[in-house]
Order: sequence, then structure tokens, then C-alpha cells
Amino acid sequence: MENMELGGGAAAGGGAPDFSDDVGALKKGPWTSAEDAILVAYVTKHGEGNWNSVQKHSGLYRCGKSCRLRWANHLRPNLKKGAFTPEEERMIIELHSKLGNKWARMAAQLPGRTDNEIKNYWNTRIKRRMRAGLPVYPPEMQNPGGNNNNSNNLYLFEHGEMSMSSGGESECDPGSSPSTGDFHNLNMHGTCHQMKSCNSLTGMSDMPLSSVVTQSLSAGQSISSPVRRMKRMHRDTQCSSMSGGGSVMFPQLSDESSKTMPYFKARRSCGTRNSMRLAQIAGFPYDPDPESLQFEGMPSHGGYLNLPPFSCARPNSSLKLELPSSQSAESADSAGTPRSAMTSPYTAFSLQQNHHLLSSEADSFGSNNSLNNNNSHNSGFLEALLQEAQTLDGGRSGEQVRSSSELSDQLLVLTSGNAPMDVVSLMSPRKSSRWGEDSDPTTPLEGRTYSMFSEDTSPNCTGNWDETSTLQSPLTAISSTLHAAAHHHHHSHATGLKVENVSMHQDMVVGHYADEENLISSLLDFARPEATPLVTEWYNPTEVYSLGGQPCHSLPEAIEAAFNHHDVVAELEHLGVGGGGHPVANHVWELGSCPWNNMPGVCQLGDLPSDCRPLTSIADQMNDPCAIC
DNA sequence: AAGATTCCCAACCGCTCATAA
DNA sequence: ATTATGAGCGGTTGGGAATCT
Repeated sequence: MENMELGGGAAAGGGAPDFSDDVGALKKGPWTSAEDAILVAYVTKHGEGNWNSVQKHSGLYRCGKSCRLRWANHLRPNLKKGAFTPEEERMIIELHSKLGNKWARMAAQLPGRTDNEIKNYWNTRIKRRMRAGLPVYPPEMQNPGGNNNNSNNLYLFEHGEMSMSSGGESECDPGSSPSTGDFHNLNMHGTCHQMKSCNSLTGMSDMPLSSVVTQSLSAGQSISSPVRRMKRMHRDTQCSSMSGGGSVMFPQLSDESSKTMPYFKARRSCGTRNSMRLAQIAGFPYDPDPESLQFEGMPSHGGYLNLPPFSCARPNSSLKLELPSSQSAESADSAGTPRSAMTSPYTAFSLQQNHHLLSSEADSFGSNNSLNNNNSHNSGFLEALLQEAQTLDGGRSGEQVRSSSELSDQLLVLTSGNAPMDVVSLMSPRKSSRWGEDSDPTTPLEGRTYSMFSEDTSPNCTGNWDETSTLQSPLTAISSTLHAAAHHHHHSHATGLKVENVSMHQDMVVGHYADEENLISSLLDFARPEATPLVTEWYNPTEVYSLGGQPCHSLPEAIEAAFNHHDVVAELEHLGVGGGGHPVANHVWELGSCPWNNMPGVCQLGDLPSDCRPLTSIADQMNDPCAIC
């Protein structure tokens, strides 16, 4: 009987029966009423469970999973049908704010509703709201109780559901921030887990940011152009979720990726401590609120990247970090004039700082792209830089010529940091303050391009970019960074902070921040003259960099100004780092976090247009930053 | 009216976890 | 301890319906 019914049902299912072979093949696709009847009859008789036996005993050509799903979602009694009631919607939102994407658990709280139903509802809702520029959570739910003021947003942030848009609802109220981003790294293990249309964003996300950058660069555009393009793509996909747009920032480390990168999990607590310590050093109160930590309470499924679990609530000041251009997103003024990233030499420090802040959390992501792994995506751009650097470096007398691996590592430091950058930007007490109308809802970093060493007391959080300058190319950016390092090189002796050399070897696959000491030491790596594989020729002693509007002549000066030098020194002394020459753990920076880890559009000779001249040297590039080709 | 686009939802897939053999 | 199996979860996809142009 059942088989006969099944045959008719398969044809009536709307799609062709999916019999891959004649015997034992299981049907897929929509269920027919006949199949439903069989299943209902079976469950009525035998009860739920043992789904794999359904096929054997009922004759249904459906796998057990399919039967269970069909029963659970459609056939079981007491299922509610139809739209969610307002009360149910409220519950879903509330539950999601607490549980995240735990659909099954949410369904348990909503009688008659299925996890799939809730999931679909949520995905639709979040998509709709984001497109409308509304916060995912209504304002009244964004700061429930006032004691976990960050947990909701943090949850969304970590789970990639925070809209980067907020419309007019958020303004500068941190508690109302709807808008962190989904900083999944879709190129890695991150999944755009929100909605289908977000997947289309992977079209953008899958496009290496560097490619976007360099494509535009090759067209002679400023750095902002590709990002604008990304925004356009973002808009076009009608997915304001950062599930795609900001995906270059944060990897969502799946459990699988955690498996492959055991370092990640092992490093969490360490990173917590480091972050805390760094925050404290930086003068920010450490907020141990477990609600906002979300380290222990993280959903088991997904292995999300954890944020540095401290909130920077220092009033009227913020730790600001400049974003490297290629990931700092677009920051253009109303006239469309792009504001550049990488215009400050302190970006270099920022970059490294970011790495240190977050590497303990996230430095494993992108391990597949690490230079250490002979990243296949590396177009040779870095190598070119290395060669150049080596050439130049080799000319220095009395200085050890650094190995290419060291140089590459250093370059990696200098050129990476997009993920941490944005993470750290969250540490700003105003992290949520610029999701308002000034921010492009699709641009995660709009208005959040902060300067590391500036004190922002402005009511808004617009960055301190040099608005007049434009990053012409990644090479320029790197050069700028290197320049900054060289700059700092010359001044580092004045800091009195002496940190033993840190060698980074290519054979190191995982790095270690065994403790705060390493973090702090690493933080101060930039104070190491020998750690700067740069030619002093790049150093322009006439340059004066701005620090919160005040001129600073050296990076240490900026550090001191920003961090309170005495605290740093005290911390270092406490850790036995200052002057003691403690051995410092090796670091490995993952190229996966580097926005320029994939630079096919830059200086790939084979792709050069006929009328382009190849970049011949870094000096060449520096003399003519536009001369990518 | 017709084609394109978007929305929505049912179903599938891959994975993890628990448990039994 | 290892392997096999079942159950369940969360993310993703395919396709029909609805809407837009």
C-alpha cells in the first residue's frame, strides 16, 4: 500500500523524485500528503523516535532524519500554524537576545512553534530590519536591566547579527547600539548564517578585499572606491547585515576551524587576561561583568570569536585605533572625498597593537593563509617588499641583516590587523555611538576610524583621519607603516623601554602569548630598533605626527601620551620586562587577518595592462605612490 | 502582461553529541 | 577505548509565491 502511495506522491511532489539508484534510494523534496499520512500513522502506532526504522516498517522512502523533521515541523500535534503573534515575536526577540541562535531552545519556550519556524522568522526579521536601518533589537531590549548593557549587543556582534545600521534609533547611546557587525570572515570558516541573500554577499566577501582594493587601485582610484563598491554590492544584495559586509573583519571560527586551529581555543583565557591587562594599562577599567564576557557562556556551536572581554568605559576618552585603509572601510566626507587610512605613522603601532589585543583571541584565524603556510594567495607582493626591504636593509652596516622570514613576519605585522582593528574599535566607549544616520549602515567602520593616540572627547565618534590625504595604494600604506616603524625606530631609544628582540620564524605555526608579559612585550615590540626591518632612509625626521591634535614627534611620545608612560613602565617592571631583557615568546601573525594577503591586483606582472609599467621598487612606489603599474 | 526580483518557507546537509555495542 | 548508530541542532538551499518594474 505504502509503496503505491509513495509512487504517486513522488510524482505529485512538484519535483522529480530523487532516486539516485533503483534500490534503496530515498526520496527527497517536498512531502506529499500520502507520505504524511503514512508517517502519521506510523508515529501514532509506534510513537516518536527510532526514526530510521520508519522506512523499514512503513515503506516510506524517506530517511529517518527527514521523517523526524517532517513530524516535528509539520505533523506532530499541537503545532501552531500561522504568523507569530506579537507576544511570540516579543518572546523570540527576547530569547534571542539571551540565547542567540539557539533555535531549539527558543522553540522549547514557545509551545507549538518549531525551531525551524523561529529560525526562519528571525532571519526574515533581521533582514527586514537591517534593510530598514532599524536595530535588530528594539531599543527597550538593548539595555535590559542595565546590568548587561553590552551583552546583547555583544552577542549580536559576536554572532554576526548586529546591523551596522541603526537608522536614527541609536544615535550615540551605547545602550541602544544595534550595530555591531557581523565580522565573520567568510573567506574562512565563517558562515554567513543569517540569510540567503547574505550569501550573495559572499560574492563580495569571497572577493578578497585586497582584490577589491587593488582592482580599484589599478584603476587609479582611491582606497575608498573599492569599499564604496563593496557598499554598493552590499546594498544591492539588500543585506545590511554585516554577515557579509564586515566579514573581512572577524572570523567566525567554527568548531571545525577551532579543531584545525587548536590554538584558538587554547588561547581564549589567555587572551582574556591579556586584554584585561592591556585595558588596564591603557587606563580603561576592566569590566569583569560576566554577562558581557560571554566566554564561558558561548553557544557551543560555532566557536565564535570572542571579543576582548573588557569594556572601555573611560569617560570622555577612548582608546582609538586607526584602521588600516583597506579594511577601515569607507570614510568619505559628504563630498565624496575619501579619507584615508594609513595616513598616520601610528597606524603601524595600531596594527600591532591590535594584533596583540586580539591575536590571543583570533590570531589563529586565517592560519591557512599564513605566510608560514606558503600562502598560495600571496601574489608575491609581500615577497617583493621583502626583497626590497632586504636589499635596502642589507646596505646597512653594522646591523644584522634580518632573514626574509623575519622580515616577512614583520611585514605581516605591519600589514595585517584588519580584524583586530575593528574589534578594538569596539573598545571605544563610543563603540556604538556612530551607528546613527551618519554612518553608512552597510559600512561597518564608517565613522569608526579612530586614531590610536588621540583622545576623542567629541560627542560623536568620527575618526581623526587626515581628511586631506588619500591612500593611493596598499603599497603606499605599507610603506607608510614601515615608514612609521622606521620613524619609531629612531625614537625608540628614548623611551627607556627595552624589550628583547623577538624573532619570528616561519617555522612557527602558532604563536604564544603565554602571559601578560608576552603581550606587553609584544606591544612594545615596536620600541625595538632591531625589530624594525627598515631602512633608515625612509625615516623622515621632519615629519611630525598628530596626537589628538597635538603634535608628536615620536611614537614613544605618542605612546606615553596615550597610555601614561609611567603605568606602562610600572607594568613592565612588574612583569620583569622593562630593561631586563626577558625572553619574549615568538609571535606569528596570521596572514589571514591581513587585508593585503591577497594582492593579485597589485603588481602582478602577468596581469599588467600593456600601458602600465611595473613597479620596480618600493622606493619607486614611494616616490610615486600611484605607480602601482 | 510579462519578466525580474524578492520573499518566504520547507527541506536538506553537515555536523556534534550521546549512547550502546 | 573505539566504533556505530541515532537524535538533534544550526546553517544553507531550492523553489514557489508575492511583489516590483
